[in-house]
Amino acid sequence: MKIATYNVNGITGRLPILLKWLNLAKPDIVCLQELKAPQASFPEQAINEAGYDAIWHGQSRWNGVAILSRIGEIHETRRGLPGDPDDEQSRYIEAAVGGVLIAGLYLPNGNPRPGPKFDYKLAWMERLHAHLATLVDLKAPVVAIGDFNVIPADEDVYKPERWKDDALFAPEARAAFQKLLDQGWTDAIRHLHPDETIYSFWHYWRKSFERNAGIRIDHLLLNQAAEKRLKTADVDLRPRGWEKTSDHTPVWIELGDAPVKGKRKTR
DNA sequence: ATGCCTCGCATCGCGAGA
Repeated sequence: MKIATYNVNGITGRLPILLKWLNLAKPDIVCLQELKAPQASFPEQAINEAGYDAIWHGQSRWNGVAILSRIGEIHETRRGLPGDPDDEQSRYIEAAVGGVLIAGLYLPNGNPRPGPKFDYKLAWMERLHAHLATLVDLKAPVVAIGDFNVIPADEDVYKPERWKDDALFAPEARAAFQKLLDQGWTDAIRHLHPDETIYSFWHYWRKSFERNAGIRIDHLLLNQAAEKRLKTADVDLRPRGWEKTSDHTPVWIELGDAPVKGKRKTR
């Protein structure tokens, strides 16, 4: 089972890119972020024609998240992160698909720091921590994936010194991300590629992608049951090189088949 | 120190992204 996360940076303008990539990579489940489109504007028909079911939580102009599946029904379990009834931003959607619980998220950027946006980011991470605490110990595989807007370590940014005051690399944000991992989540990319330089985002300007001046902020976190089935984790660099593309590129994992149920363990 | 590039729209400038 191939599961991917992709910040499309606007589903309307990026639809040809998304469809091309779906056809090429054929992921089974995809979490999308930054739809930047109202609920009614989601291109459901085009997604269906590409072979995918979808649920989504849109919002005019900003944010917006979706879950796509080509392996069967999407059983939505939650939309919106609990903990703040006044939070109207569309940044969290959760569903069971094919025996895996998928938590799709778009964590706030938080710039400029310090300021109210950074405070919102940290508060959102606290809420995420509280909610993921209820999921991490499930017996079923759980994957918490999306654009976390956090650069976890020096190895995840081309020039750490230039990012030290940025909300994506701030000590408080990195500590909050580490606190999430400490609950029992595995960063799939780092688990399988401990020493590789792997980025998932490059600015549009100054030929960042051509120079590989990137950062790694799109993550797939696995609970123990999911980690046991982890076979592959990688970024798909192809879409980032296309015309009129997102500034992010997809990150994906392959999970092996579920263990056969009812099989008695031998001692 | 700042802008760089790109998008959507309460559009022809701005806010947001990261």
